[in-house]
Amino acid sequence: MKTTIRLTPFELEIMDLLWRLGEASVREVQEEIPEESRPAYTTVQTIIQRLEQKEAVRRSRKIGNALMFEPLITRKSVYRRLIDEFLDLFGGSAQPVVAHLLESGKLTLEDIKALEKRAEESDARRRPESRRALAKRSRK
Amino acid sequence: MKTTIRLTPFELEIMDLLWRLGEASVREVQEEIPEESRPAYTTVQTIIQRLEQKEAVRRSRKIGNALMFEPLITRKSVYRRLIDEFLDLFGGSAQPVVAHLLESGKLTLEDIKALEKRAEESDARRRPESRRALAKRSRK
DNA sequence: ATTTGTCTACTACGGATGTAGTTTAGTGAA
DNA sequence: TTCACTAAACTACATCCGTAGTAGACAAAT
Repeated sequence: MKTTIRLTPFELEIMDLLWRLGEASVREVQEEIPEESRPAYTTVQTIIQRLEQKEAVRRSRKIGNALMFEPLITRKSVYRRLIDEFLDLFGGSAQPVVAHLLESGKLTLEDIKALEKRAEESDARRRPESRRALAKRSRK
Repeated sequence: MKTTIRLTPFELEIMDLLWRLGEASVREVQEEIPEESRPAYTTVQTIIQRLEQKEAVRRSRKIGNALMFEPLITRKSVYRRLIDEFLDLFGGSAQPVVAHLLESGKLTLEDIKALEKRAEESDARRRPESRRALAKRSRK
């Protein structure tokens, strides 16, 4: 995949807005950013231009004299990249990171249990044969 | 805390070495880096100088004409900072990140269970009264 | 003491990133 | 059709980061 697009924090923020809006003009994106941290119009414009170069977004159409932009990449693919790079900082293993999250209370045992359940379910969904195999075994 | 030291990836790698060695000269740090990715001596020197400025390390003593350096900050405090900043990219919540880790297989159910157990234990250790309270209640 | 090698201190530099000004062009109103 | 707006396109620039060269200090060996 050309999923290997690297985004900076600010680029990520813009992408986040585009993912939510589906499609938007520079002006719309800019005004979506909370006033306290809202950068100049041209700053947003620059970032979107860079996203275009990286092929993370493309011009979808023109309304009046304003261009509309839409995402070309998925949130998921970007998150994957981000997480991979982050884990590399910790030697590539997720364990210490999660341990830290638990220690600091950023993640509770309840969170984990909920996720665990979800993981088990999607695991089963991904491999339905297992269920059949299981049923067979328990039937006998 | 002055825990608010921000480290770049390379700075973090150097700190990692220093945390492991306890104390080391520029040369020692440099030679600890795997050859494939080993930068020039002066590059490591520059990074260590920057770490000095940030007060992440200090000169501990001098051996021959070489300075020895030792960490001034803990691994934990740095990890905390890193994780916080990373989570900010995802809107500050750890949940989606962990969900992603599970989905991608970077974290297994076994990992989670082990962590869960550890979390429960340290939780109990941190609040021993709970055990007493529990005992009292069940006694009655 | 002079030489030789290593270390420190200082300087440099290109690419990335956040930030925004300036110039040019297109659009709708008068 | 011309004017006033607004957006696009281009340019600029400071800071950070990885990278390393060079000059000068100092120590060990001869």
